Amino acid sequence: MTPPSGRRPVSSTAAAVGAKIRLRRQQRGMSAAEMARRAGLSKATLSQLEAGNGNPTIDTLDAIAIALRIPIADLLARDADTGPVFRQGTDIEPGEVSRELLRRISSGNSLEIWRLRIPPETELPGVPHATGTIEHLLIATGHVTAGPVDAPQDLRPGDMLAFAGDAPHFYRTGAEEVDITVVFASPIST
Amino acid sequence: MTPPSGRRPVSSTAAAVGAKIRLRRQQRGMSAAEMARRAGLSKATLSQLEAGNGNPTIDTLDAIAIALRIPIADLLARDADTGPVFRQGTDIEPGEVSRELLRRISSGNSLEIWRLRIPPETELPGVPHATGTIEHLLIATGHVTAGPVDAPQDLRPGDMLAFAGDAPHFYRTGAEEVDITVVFASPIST
DNA sequence: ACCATACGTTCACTATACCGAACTCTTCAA
DNA sequence: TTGAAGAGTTCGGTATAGTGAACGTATGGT
Repeated sequence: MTPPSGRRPVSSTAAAVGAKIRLRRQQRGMSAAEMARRAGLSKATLSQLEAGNGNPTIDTLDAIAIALRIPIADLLARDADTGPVFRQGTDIEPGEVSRELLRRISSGNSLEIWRLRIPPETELPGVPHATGTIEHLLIATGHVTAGPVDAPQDLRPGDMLAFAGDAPHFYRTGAEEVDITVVFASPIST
Repeated sequence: MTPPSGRRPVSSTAAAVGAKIRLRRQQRGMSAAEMARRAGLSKATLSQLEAGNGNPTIDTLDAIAIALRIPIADLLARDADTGPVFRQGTDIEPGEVSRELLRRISSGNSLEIWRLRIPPETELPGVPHATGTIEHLLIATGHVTAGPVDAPQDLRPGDMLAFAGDAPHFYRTGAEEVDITVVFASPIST
């Protein structure tokens, strides 16, 4: 019994990367042969990779990324869904803290958008986040003192504050309810 | 004459990836030995990679990414800056459209946060963005009709709309001035 | 028709990424 | 002091990623 002819098993990410390489190459109107020349790879290697068989090294990916003139991470990032999404603002019980996850994108660096509504005269500890997370506060209505415990800021409508979300932080409201949009940008997906 | 002992040359991206792996692992408080176990790799391989010597395959990177519970593309993307930033809301001329860039993170995937203030009864064409960019509208005050030209939405304070920022889109205000936060998330840097 | 040139794929071989097993160096309990 | 258990690194051996040369097919010029 002869062993199978082609290559060896296929990892799922290999297939995705292969498809993406072929897509990008064809978008640029480049032939596989020409791209192999530009990238300094053999046609054989490229053919195998595009077919989804194989398991490229980062050196190989780097060469391909340069030939395609795209960042190497793009070859591995999954495409974000681009369909329109609409989230209607909800009514809340007055006196209650309201946290609403408006949107989460987990391709590449993960991104979360929250809407936070806090009643008057309330102090709220910030939920600690993964290391490297950056938290952005965008004040819609109300006055609030917020930020890292060692460097808080007084914020008014229209202000923006960005700080490390993994350090201890808090929000404290004044005489009015506040409406804040919080954007978490994280290099780590949790 | 004995050939050199260690591994072979080092590509610059290999060094960057190695450093990032070590950083993330230490952030998680994991030993190299334990991580090797979790990822199903040998300690030897991991040691070489973290030292910046070597040239991992995507299967290897995938195993590492899973063990670290991060997307594989993050191992190749560059880090964002994490310093605290405060941006005070500015006053504007009434009757003028105001565009303010509050924040930009230009790592592998770019993130931009804008504050947009549009006077009453104004129609504003959307600036077209790079392919794959997702645009998020967060309405702070006022009513606005906005979105892709073929599928606009009526938005009120607290609403959120996300759509493909590379397609034609627009904003149209009603009787009052509107204050919008716009978040651009682009998985692809161009 | 014919040859030449280009494309993308499949083959046998070579270079090398990964492995297991040793090693050194700490740490800690007995 | 000694032994055990953990850390991280360095060593051959082996599986396999990448190569060059063949292949079959399509197109264009003479």
